[in-house]
Amino acid sequence: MPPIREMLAETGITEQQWRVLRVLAEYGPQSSSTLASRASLLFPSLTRIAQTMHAKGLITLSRDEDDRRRQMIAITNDGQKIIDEKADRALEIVAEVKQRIGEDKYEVLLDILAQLDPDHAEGA
Amino acid sequence: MPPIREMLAETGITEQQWRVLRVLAEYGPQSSSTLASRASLLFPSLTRIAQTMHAKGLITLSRDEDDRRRQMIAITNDGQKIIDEKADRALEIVAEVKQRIGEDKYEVLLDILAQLDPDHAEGA
DNA sequence: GATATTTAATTCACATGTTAAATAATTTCA
DNA sequence: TGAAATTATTTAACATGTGAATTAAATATC
Repeated sequence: MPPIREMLAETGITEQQWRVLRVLAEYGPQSSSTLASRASLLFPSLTRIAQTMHAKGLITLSRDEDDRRRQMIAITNDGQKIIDEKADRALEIVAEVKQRIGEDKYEVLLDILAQLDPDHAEGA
Repeated sequence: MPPIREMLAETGITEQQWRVLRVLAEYGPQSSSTLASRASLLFPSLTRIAQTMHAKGLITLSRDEDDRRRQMIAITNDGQKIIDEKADRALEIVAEVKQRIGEDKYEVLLDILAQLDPDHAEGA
């Protein structure tokens, strides 16, 4: 999404990394698989993205004590800072797109998307 | 699109390469830039894809005599064969998706897509 | 309790997306 | 005409998509 990319340009993160931060900020620490699903990313993609984001200091990685296969991921202060700084603007952009499409068509669009791929459906 | 990828699996080509073949079959030989636009591909992507497809013997490459900067691209018999073998099935898949979404919603969807990105709008 | 199976992640290999920089041929114009 | 600007394409560098193979930990089962 061009306007989102534009918004993120100065932060140096991608749209996918932005989604990862949003999910972590919303749901708290979670396993790789849960995070991948919530951020609409394939597992192998998330693995790579997590490595990049860890190197950037945006997330922390640790192993679940009860099940050491599980990779637990959490947001750092630096990661949260990006969310805090850009959340408002992101909402604006979504509102703009929604308005440009029109309320009615937007509803239909969400409906179609949910129908084509139920797993990606938003809670809204 | 999963069902299209499934259809193409045995041919060894990707969805993007399928789009390139379809455009070449429909419009005939054309320049890289025209082809990229019609196939909804970024120019650098098309350059790489064309190299791959040329190596596979699916397209031919030549320079425009009037303007040697222009890369002209045409489909080969092997490329056309893939189109001939899969065109019917592709139409079926599109029809299935259309039916699954529903005529009305499908119309709205095309409308939204055209509105969000006029350049990608289909002639239909 | 040791082996087989399953599960969670990771790694690989190849393909495309994306932006910026570099080339090369053509056109403009002083 | 010859340097400057423009245009068409290519190349480069990095990121994600995708499907298959691999690894490591946990669970099942005999």
